[in-house]
Amino acid sequence: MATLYAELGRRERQIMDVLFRRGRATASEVLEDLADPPSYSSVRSMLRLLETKGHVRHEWDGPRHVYLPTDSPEQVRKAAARHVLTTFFNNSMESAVAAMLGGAEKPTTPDELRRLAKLVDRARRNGGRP
Amino acid sequence: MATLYAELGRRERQIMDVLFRRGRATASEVLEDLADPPSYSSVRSMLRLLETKGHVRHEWDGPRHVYLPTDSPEQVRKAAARHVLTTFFNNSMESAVAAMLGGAEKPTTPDELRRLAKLVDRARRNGGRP
DNA sequence: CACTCGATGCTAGTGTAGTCGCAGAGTGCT
DNA sequence: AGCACTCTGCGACTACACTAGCATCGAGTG
Repeated sequence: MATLYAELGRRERQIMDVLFRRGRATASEVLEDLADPPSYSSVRSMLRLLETKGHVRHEWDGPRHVYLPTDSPEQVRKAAARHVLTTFFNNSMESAVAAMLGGAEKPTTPDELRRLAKLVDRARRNGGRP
Repeated sequence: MATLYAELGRRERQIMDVLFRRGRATASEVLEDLADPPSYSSVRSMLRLLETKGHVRHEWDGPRHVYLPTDSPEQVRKAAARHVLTTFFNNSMESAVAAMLGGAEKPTTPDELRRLAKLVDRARRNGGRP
């Protein structure tokens, strides 16, 4: 349940977040996205630890490692959405969307709103499924 | 940035989640909501630690402590929404809402969808704000 | 009162997330 | 070749999240 990653420590989670936001990243890329940056070595150690735990795998990009999350993006997204929905918004999508609309730094674009309306509309005609 | 609570450890975060979901809770209530339950003592220690860090305060309910988050629910909600939006959905509300619709165990109710549509509609007439 | 029950306040211990540094391998340069 | 640079592999230390146990207090009950 919850976010997957519920069992992860602070740094581990931060790193997984970066990895998910970027899709794939080298150690130094992860490092530069970290808010409270540790040393390069530390990041690499964490990455390796996450790999032994099975949350991450790596490919080769020339001479260097490039890391990617192992779990399917779709599953992680659903889990994340569900987690935030239940813990912070009492399972009310309305509240969640309201917070998203109000929490962004820039107002949501008309285009995005149009797509959003379309999506909701389709769900209404589809028994509550997208 | 991020979720607030970005600096928290695993257990600390789990406890904050419980606290937010319930609004207020005693130590034993927190304990029974924990997925991977530690000892009662541990929970109390964590609660006290979180209190010294300023994330939690307590009131008295007869003989026992009842803990509540200190930060305003609204702020935490916005931060959470924003964090999940940027890290998992590339800032696309459409993707996020789709994941919510598809990730819930039960289909979203017609009523909820109606309110949602109304909210989006209002935002469209309001320059992208709720 | 004596006893239990359930709560709190501590202090102390452990595990492991988190940290770092050094050695070695590869590549490209002059 | 030799040097500089950047990467990985690994061993080892540290800090603190996390755990547990014990002393204490207050309320209720026989």
